[in-house]
Amino acid sequence: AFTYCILIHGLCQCQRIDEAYQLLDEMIQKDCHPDAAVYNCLIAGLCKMGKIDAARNVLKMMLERSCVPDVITYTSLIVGCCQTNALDEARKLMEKMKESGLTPDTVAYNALLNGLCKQNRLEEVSKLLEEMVEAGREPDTFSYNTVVACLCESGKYEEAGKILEKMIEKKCGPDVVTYNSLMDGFCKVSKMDEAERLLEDMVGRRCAPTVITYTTLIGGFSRADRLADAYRVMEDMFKAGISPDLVTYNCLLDGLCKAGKLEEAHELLEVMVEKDCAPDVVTYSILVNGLCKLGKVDDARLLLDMMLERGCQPNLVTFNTMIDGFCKAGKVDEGHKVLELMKEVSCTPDVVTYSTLIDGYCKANRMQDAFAILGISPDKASYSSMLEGLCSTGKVEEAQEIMDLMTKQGCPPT
RNA sequence: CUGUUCGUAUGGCCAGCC
Repeated sequence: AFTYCILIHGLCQCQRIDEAYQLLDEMIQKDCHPDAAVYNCLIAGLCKMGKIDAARNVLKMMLERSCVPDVITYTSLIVGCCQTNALDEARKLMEKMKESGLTPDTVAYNALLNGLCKQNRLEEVSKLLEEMVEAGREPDTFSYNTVVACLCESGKYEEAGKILEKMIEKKCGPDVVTYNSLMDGFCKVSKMDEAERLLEDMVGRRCAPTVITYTTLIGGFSRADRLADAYRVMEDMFKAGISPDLVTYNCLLDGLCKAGKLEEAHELLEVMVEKDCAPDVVTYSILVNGLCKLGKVDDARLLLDMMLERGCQPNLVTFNTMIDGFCKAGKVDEGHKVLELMKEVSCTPDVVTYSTLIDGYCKANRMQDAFAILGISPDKASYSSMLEGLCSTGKVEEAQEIMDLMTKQGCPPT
């Protein structure tokens, strides 16, 4: 049974869920009763992939076989709910856990805390922190790190600083994750000097930087179009004995593409391959975007085909990028064809997809076609692209009709 | 043997900066 658990866990880590299911079946057939840990592995794997319904099914299966869910089971499910923004569900699970006589531990609370943070529900965050204290589950370094990351994300640096003080006071870090979050906060607002100063602080405090630390900085410099600095940090990283990973390369690649340095981008790609860092869907999307923005839409389209050939499935972002590329190049029909293609490969379009196309049609003065898209997806993003399109071409009456329509469709203008 | 925190790609609008 141990062996199975290890195997299932391994399979779930590399998203090979089907094989994990097969193993579970095998266990049951061999009369080798799977325990909670085995089910938990599968549930956690599914939850991480956002397949919460499948995870719930495993829970059912578990109950049918009279295997009792534990705190870990619930925590994994909470994570799953949070990932799909189903916070009410997550809260319900927390209650259910308590009802069934289990006491949530700090990890369970942290999972919910993270969900609240991701949605920026700051009042609820502080409430939950209080609840933790009341329940005798003092927030730990994970809890504080979660909150710090959240505060940095929403630009509340003073508050993040306060948490930092509290952490020091409670001897709960700060650790490398705390620093990385703070650093990312500075990078996102282009305060690169402050971000770099944090790196010095870390080293001074004997808090060893990780690949994430360096990648955060490299990403910041790339975004700020400071490629020389990005390369400099990369050098420092090598000197510190840390190897770049796929994300690091993708950050740099994006910087190169956005700066129009396609030659260098291709060179970097070769380096990646040499270093056994196989390009992933993000790498390709970066390249597609780069090609599109430099007016090489047809090359981008070829790259998309190449992905399919190489078995690297383009995702929502790749397709959206491609559609925008065609629209901006004045080839809206080609863009629409990509929409059809994504449906063929069962990639579900989102609000970005539709608003991109609506914008494309409007800018091409093809209002009927734009309306047709709006008909498929009458959401806020689509409406605002449509309104923008109508207003910028002086069709104010039509715009007002749209506003009425929005109210009727239960999507009132804001 | 299993669960929690940090880094990468896409549209429009608005704000800010030059």
